[in-house]
Amino acid sequence: MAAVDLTTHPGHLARRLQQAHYLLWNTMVSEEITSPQFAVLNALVAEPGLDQRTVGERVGLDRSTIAEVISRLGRRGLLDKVRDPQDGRRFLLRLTDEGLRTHRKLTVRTARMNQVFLAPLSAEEQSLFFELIRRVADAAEGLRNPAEPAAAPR
Amino acid sequence: MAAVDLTTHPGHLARRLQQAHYLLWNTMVSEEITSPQFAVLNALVAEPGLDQRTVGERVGLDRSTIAEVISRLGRRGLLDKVRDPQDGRRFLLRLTDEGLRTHRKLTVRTARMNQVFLAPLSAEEQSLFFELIRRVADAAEGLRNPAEPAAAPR
DNA sequence: GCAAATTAATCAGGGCACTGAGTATTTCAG
DNA sequence: CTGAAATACTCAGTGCCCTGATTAATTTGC
Repeated sequence: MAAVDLTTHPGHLARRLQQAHYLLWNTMVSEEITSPQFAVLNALVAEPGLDQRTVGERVGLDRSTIAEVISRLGRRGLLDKVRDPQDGRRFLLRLTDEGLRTHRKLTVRTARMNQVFLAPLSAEEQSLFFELIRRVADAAEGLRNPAEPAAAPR
Repeated sequence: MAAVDLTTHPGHLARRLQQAHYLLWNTMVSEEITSPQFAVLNALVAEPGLDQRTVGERVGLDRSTIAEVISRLGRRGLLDKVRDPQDGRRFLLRLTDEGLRTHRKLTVRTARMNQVFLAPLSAEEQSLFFELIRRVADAAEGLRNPAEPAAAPR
């Protein structure tokens, strides 16, 4: 009787959206490489030689998760990991040729998948979809890193 | 050079949205009970005595995941699991008093959290947010269960 | 009535996501 | 220059999420 309607719960919707995406990715893009793994490859195409922590920041993965993802990509021979000679704490990451090839191949398939995924929305609705989700996610992330920009202390 | 902009990738946005939600849930609702666990409690408030598979269907969890979630809720003493006397394959699920209390408590907190989470959007934007996500998720789910309704065979 | 198909649940295995604790290296303060 | 703080990474532990294989019970077809 006191039960709630989950279809008005953003968390529940977000989970369902992600599940739906996961399934489509699996059938249309790759069964080997996951979406987060592709995000890492993509970050290293944009900025080769990044360290692990920074890659994680770029794609939104925490220190533990990025370590696992990178170790899997390393095992598959898609990237190399070398100690930074300037700073012995860091590992510098760089895609192998195989990693670059994989990224190229998946980029094409991902574009196709995104079209199918977003097909139920018109072009304007798609921009709105992106914007609304981004605003909510950004705001929620902001709640964690309490103030740092703006508002100079007097 | 061939790198892609992830902010226009629905999968990436969906993941970030869910992470943001996870974090807020943890701080504003509960560190013990997760959002999927709450969804299960809620389903059993609405329909006491459901079997495991059906609960999973209601909240969007597959057979393996729902088994884990239910076993955790059982360990915490929030629900009971009894063999269906009518059908020996099934387990019938029912909340304990403790489970009902927990559901009541979390319902209030969840409502508060949803307000904070959606605060960056106006009321109209919130409805749009729900509708767009729901349409995309529903369509993607539809791609898995190929046709069954409508289109009567001749 | 009984073998075959179906269904509910479990188990093994891989991957994502977070926290808290621990190690090694670098930077900073005095 | 040296002890303390910060930083990059690793490890252990918990939970969600999926697939494929297995087990037990029920339903269906002949």
